Amino acid sequence: MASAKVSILRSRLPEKERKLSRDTWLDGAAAAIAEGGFDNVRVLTLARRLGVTRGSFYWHFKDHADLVACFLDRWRDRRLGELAYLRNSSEDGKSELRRIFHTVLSEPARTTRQMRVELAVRDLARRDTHAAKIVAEVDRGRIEHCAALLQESMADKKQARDLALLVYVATIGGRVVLTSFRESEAAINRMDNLIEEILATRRRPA
Amino acid sequence: MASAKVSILRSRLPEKERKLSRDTWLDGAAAAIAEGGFDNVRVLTLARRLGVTRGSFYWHFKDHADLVACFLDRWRDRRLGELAYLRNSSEDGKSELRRIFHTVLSEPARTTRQMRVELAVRDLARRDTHAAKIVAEVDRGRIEHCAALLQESMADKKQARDLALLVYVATIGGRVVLTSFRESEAAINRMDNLIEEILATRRRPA
DNA sequence: GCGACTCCATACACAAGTGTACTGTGAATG
DNA sequence: CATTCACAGTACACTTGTGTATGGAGTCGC
Repeated sequence: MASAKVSILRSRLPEKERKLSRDTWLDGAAAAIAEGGFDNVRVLTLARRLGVTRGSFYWHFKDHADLVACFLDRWRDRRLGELAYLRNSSEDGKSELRRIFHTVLSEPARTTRQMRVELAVRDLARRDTHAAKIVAEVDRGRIEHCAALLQESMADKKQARDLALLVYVATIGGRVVLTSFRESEAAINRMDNLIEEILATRRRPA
Repeated sequence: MASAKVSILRSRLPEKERKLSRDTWLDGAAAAIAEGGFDNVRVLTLARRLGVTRGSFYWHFKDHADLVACFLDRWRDRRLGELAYLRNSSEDGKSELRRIFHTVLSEPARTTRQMRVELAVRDLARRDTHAAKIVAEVDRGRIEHCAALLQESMADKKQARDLALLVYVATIGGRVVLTSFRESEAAINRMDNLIEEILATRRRPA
């Protein structure tokens, strides 16, 4: 929306990374959000973390709400973007599903921060209209993608869609619940296997 | 102005309703949490909402952290308490499971606030140690209860436990995801049916 | 009818954060 | 080289919030 202006002016800062960009602030916001949710995003704190004053911030963004809105937009674009990337890397549905689950459910270290951000966004969506809309878009995309994969190997198309919803919801719920659960590792694996098994029993050539 | 009027009115009421109790403050906190999460719990705001000043608060509680801790303790006691109540009302596992799902998954109006509080607690648990411990206790209790129900009608006890975890996780995930989803009603019902169906295919006399 | 106790109000000191108007600087461009 | 302009620093006014110290109005026991 208001970010079109920057992309034109950005031709001025080619090599020197000395100056902060809009994305630098958004990355800082991401870190703050991962730590303590959206209420932890303070302009003053971000500035300190980046080693500058708020003068920089109010050049790049209109105000605090603008930062949040831009962050949400970027988040949606990235989530939808990685979906499109998956769609292009053509595998058969079964192995791709397995790979996705392994990535989303298990991989701990690198995914952790992204998952914390995602859960924070979902939390914000419960009280913010814009965030709710964004989350709905991402959910819709992911569920449809998952449904398409399942429908490759299932006769009943409608049931495949329901199953996709169940799998997606269980995946998200797994991250919400098993964060505080100390038996997470093992439990996640058992759940993973169980889901695959359920899918297997329902798989019929289309 | 308005609050002074309320205060005067309140002083005319019989003593039992005039004086605020610890629980009154905790109920106010619950409302604030349901609206905007734990970061929305401000002593000043709560006092205004209750028509008193912060003088009352600091008589009932040591400080802001004390309020949060007390709220979490009460929340755990109530969640564990309703579990114990379910355990006593003896039905067969199948009908109880159906009833629980219908209550947790579907009932919209009265449950909404409680669900928002629960999700807020889970959100806090990601950055607060005490909250994480409380959530873990409640999760453990609920999953074990669900597992016990399933084990009544399933031969494979270990698989029953995994299935219980899956069902629980899908339930929580359903509330997290389908809040912003506008097709929630129908989707929840279809998922509900699907879960029941999956359970049915795995049910064998113990 | 007088302490003593409970519960809330008032007032103060302090911290952290927002937004804005203005100033300063360094580098690329002309 | 001087200018311009992207970018950051500074200073100010304002808001909201916390915690504490203290006073004061009802109420109960004796």
